[in-house]
Order: sequence, then C-alpha cells, then structure tokens
Amino acid sequence: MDEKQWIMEIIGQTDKEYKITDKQARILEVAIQEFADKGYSNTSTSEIASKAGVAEGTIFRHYKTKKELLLAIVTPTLTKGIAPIIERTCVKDIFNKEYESFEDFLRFLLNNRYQFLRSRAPIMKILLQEAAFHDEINADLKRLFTNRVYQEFTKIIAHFQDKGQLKIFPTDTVIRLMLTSIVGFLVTRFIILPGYKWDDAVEVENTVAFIMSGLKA
Amino acid sequence: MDEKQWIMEIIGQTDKEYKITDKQARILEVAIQEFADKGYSNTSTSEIASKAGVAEGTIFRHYKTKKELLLAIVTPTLTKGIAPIIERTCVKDIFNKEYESFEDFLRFLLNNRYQFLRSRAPIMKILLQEAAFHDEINADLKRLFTNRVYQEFTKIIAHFQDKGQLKIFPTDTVIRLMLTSIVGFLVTRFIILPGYKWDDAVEVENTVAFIMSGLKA
DNA sequence: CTTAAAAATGAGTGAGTACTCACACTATAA
DNA sequence: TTATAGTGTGAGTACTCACTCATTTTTAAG
Repeated sequence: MDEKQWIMEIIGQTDKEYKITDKQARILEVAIQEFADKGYSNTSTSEIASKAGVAEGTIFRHYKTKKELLLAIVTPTLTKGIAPIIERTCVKDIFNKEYESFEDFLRFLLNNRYQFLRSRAPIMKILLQEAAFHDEINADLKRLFTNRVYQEFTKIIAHFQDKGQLKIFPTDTVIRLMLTSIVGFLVTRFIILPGYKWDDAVEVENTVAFIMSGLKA
Repeated sequence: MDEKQWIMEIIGQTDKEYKITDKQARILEVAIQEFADKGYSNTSTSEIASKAGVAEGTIFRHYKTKKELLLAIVTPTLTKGIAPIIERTCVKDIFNKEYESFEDFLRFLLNNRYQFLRSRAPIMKILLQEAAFHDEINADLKRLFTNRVYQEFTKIIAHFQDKGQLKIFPTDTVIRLMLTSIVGFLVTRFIILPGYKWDDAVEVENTVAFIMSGLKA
C-alpha cells in the first residue's frame, strides 16, 4: 500500500478505479529505477522496454515521447508532493494554534518531509538531477517555491518573530539557513549516503536543535 | 590572470611553460560552458567542435574519448581544489595556533571556499552533476572526502572540543551539520541562485554565526 | 460464440552519435 | 632546403537512438 503510493500519484486517481495495466505499471517502475541509477539521458527506451518485459512500441502508446514519460514520473512528486502538504497540513495547523512553538513546527516539518521522501527517494533524485536541464521542471519548481513554500514560510517566520520566539533576522536569510539544514539532512540521508547507518530519530532531533540554536531569540 | 586560472590547473603546470594551442584552450572553454549548461550527455562532440571553431577530429587528437575530456576538466578541480587547500592552508595554520577560536577557522574556511568557487562555479556544477553517474569521479570524491576532509575535520573538532569551545556532540553529526550549512550556502549562492542579489559578506557572517550558535559549548 | 475496440507488438526508419584515418599544414632544427 | 614531429582536418564508419505503423493479440460487451 505504502510502497507503491507513488503509482497512484502518477496515475492521478487515488479513489476511483482507474485503468492501469500491469505493463504500464512495469514501465513506470523500471523507468524510475533506471533514470535514478544511470540518468535520464543515459537510459534508452529500448532498455526500459526489455527490462520491463514489454515491446518498445508499448511505451510510446502511453507516452508520446520519452520526455513525456520523464515528466509523468516527476511532476506529481513535484506538485502533489512539495507544495500542498506544507501549505495545508502545516500552515493551517499553525494558525489553528496547534503548534505553540516554532520548534514544534520545525520538528513536525522535518518528520513529515522525512516520511514523504522515504518512499520517493529515487523520484526525488531524478527530479533534482533533471531540473537543471529541463525548463518544464525548472519552471514548475521555481513557481511552486516562490508561490507556496516561500510565501508560507515568510508568514510563519513573521508569526513566530512576533511571538518573540525568533531572532529578528532578514527573512530571506532565515529561510535560507533553515532550508539549507533541512534539505541538507534529507539529501544526505536519502541520496548521497543512503547506505550509512543513521539513527534517524536522533539525527532529526539534533538537526532541530541545531537550527533552533541558530534562530531562537 | 585569475579568470582563467582553471586552465592552468587543467594543463597541469603552473610555472613551467607548457605547450597549449589556442584551439585546445577553446575546446576546453566551450566544453565547460556546454557541459554546465546542457549536461555532459546532452552535449555532442560535433557541437563542441563547431562552437570552438575547430574540426571534430581535433578534439580526439587531444582527448582519446569524450569521457577523457570530461575527466580532464573535472579532475583538477576535484583533487587540486578540494583536498589540499583544506589540509595545508587550514589545518597547518590551526595547529600552528594561528586560529585561537573555532569561529575564526570557520570564517576562514567559508571565505576560502567562496573565493575558490567564484571562478569555478561551472566546473563545480559539472562535477556535482556527473559524480552521480561516473564511477571514476564518484570514487575520487569519496576517497578524497574520507581520507582528507573527514579525517582532518575530525582532528580539528576534537581539538576545539578539548579547548572547551565546542559542544560534545557525536563527531559525525557535527561534521554533517557544519558541512551541510557550508555546502548549502555555496551551492545556493553559485549554482541554484547565482543571479540573486546577495550581500556576500553579510551572508558569510550570518552563516558563520548560525553554525557557531548550534555548535558552541 | 461474434465483434469491435483497446492494448501490445517489433521490424523498420532516418537522424544523430562518438570516434577514425589518410592526408595536409606548420614550425623548428639540421 | 629538407627532415621530422606536432597539430589540424573533415568525410567516412559503424552504431545507437527515439519514434512509427501495419499487424496481431487481448479484453469485454452483446
């Protein structure tokens, strides 16, 4: 259920029954695997086809081009993944005063993103790699960041600065330092050194403590 | 002089006169540009040749394969860049007691790496992108990190923990938090948002302060 | 069963790829 | 001048790539 949750995001329907053949699922599975391992450009459609036990033409029945296959894999994790969860789950709760302290918010955010990435590390690797070269991905990424993440974070930081919990620092700098530590942790954990023996709970706690020391009033 | 310092690193000789033709220099220049802009796999040798105003055969006169050209570009920045400066400049000075405080060391390190990357951002982008897929690069990176950076940092941290300046945290965690903030700053500054209007001196100072808050005893 | 639509096939296509090689040019030194 | 070695050339080669399409197989409803 949890392991293949991404496939539902890619298909686009969670509840309704949606036609998806075994072969289509295998194409996606193999494509994600290979794109993450060897890179989009170094993976041929014929290779995806043979490893998925499918004819090459079958890929192009479902996806007009190879790039469309890439975007089908990457876009849901980008849009349904990054933006809404931060907005709805976190921000709403914060202003509903579920979180009394910035530290609680930070802890929730880090755990939440950790859980999200656990089952999507390969897709995220593809996303980070290819964002550099495909304008479609890059534009989406920048738009989502500035319209959602950045705006919401600005509000949250102002909120907790007003409550006297945070240093009065330039907002951009606070966001940079905070995201750098969070993203740095997640990227190190899931992409650079996924094999290292982490005690994840401890690392999360240390990271929260580290960020808080630098930002609290 | 400073802008094309990388070419000396690539040729391998700083002092001695070393034969390098105009065309060879143009090949390197164009290759770096294109690899950084569009990625190694998406850049063809014929394209490099035409943009450098050179016949395609000329590239293969100097570099047996396309990959050899990539490694020629990337290896010097990896070896002559990352490892020795940290080792010689920083570590030596630290144990010569030029740095009384961890904060001074941190400030020096950040400024030093900042200067280093300023003229090598495109090469560093290529390095980070391609390290994921080329074992030659990846192996070098891991070897240099564990044998140099990691070992030296371990000593330095122990040194300042003994002096009572640093929290007694697990060394691995301290290194992770510290490097995450440093690398995060440099990558954001030079690769993700090079066009953003940074006040670099201020950002360096804030980053040093942020790291120190989280690590000092 | 019949039948029609949907899914799947895989040989085929043309464009593009990294790389080669026989030849030409140029510079230096005898 | 001639000899030699390094540099440069670009048409040519074998191959791989993403993508097509006429055909076959599978699915599902009547």
